[in-house]
Amino acid sequence: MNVMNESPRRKELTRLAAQLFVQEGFDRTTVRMLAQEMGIKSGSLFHHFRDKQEILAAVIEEGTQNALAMARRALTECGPTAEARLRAMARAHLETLLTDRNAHVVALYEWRRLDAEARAHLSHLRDAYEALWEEVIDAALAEGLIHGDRFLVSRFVMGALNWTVRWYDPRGPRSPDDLADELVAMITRGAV
Amino acid sequence: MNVMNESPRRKELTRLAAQLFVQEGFDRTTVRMLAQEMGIKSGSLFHHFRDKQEILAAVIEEGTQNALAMARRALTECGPTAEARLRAMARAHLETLLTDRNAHVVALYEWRRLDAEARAHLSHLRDAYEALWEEVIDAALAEGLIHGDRFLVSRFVMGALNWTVRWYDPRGPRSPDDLADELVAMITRGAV
DNA sequence: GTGTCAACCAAGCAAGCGCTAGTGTAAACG
DNA sequence: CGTTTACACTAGCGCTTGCTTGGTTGACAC
Repeated sequence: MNVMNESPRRKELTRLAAQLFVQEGFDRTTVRMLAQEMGIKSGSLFHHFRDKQEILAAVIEEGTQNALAMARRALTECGPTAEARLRAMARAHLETLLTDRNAHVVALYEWRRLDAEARAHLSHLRDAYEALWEEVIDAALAEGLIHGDRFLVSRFVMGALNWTVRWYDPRGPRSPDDLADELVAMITRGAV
Repeated sequence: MNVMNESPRRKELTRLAAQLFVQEGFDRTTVRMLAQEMGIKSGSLFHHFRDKQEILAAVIEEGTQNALAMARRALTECGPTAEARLRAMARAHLETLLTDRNAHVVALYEWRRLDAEARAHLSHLRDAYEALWEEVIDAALAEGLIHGDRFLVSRFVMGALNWTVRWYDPRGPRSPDDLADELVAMITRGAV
């Protein structure tokens, strides 16, 4: 039982699990379904993961790590103005939501299924990510780009962005960057 | 088995079920847990509901009906300007989210557990509710109060509002009306 | 050629699941 | 009065669940 490693096999299994968790939900996804999707028998699954919950934690961790990395990279590559940084964060957020869609949907819907230990660990990751947002929003407030309550603005923005997983269709006419730009326009000027 | 009635007993049971569904999630809530919470034995539960799924449908229907009624009332009681109507809708939305919190959390998280029949029925209700929003947002666009894409604006607003169930604490300093006003301010002017 | 080790399998256990069948009872109805 | 109706009970069927156990396989090391 090689529990805590990060073997490529385990990563691939995690990716498959994320897909099933989205399709069926965590509780309705049985270890037998997971095993079948992975091309192994249900017992073999417990060679890679201690229990079913650990699979869930692995899925969420993977998605959150990627989101954090992508946001950090976006902030180093964008311009220095508050608007550029705001736009970069929104674009990065939607890009993650799209490329790691399964993992993020699982994180949004199945967070409460985590046990206390996993939840504590992953909360730190999420807090680090949200801290990036608050920093960028603080700067935008200071520059007078946006107005209002720091706490409320960041919550509203996160809500608007995360809600996209419910309706956004990547095959439609709008690109993720379009969405990000329109959202930034909406809160900075009420203009397009 | 008095399946389709709206007895007060059934309403009370639905309310209790909503609470358990929020605490545990639909799949993890067993009929035995539901029965115990209701002070009856598990078998007796099926006198009031055809099956477990029907309880879920009842919970969501209750919440959606209330939201629809509340929004309609708010629209008749508010002023005629686009801004007044926008604010009224936002306030009504948050008020529902608060008073029927359990039912709405269930609707947001457990929608996919509905069978096809119930989903079709409830989709109509939800569409009726969202039509109210689009109508109000269309008017605000026409009046030049807000700008941008009609579809995107309504999705962003719904996202920001619905996300509140994840973080809003009614015991805190902010009233639901404060939130609604701040959101309207954010999208109409970027101002407080 | 013997030892090690990750990866996997076959078989199954104990617990719990949604739901049904059949019955009892007290109030409401004709 | 007898009948119906609403609501609850007991008992348990048939099945699925997450997970364990004990053992096999094949690649690589020394």
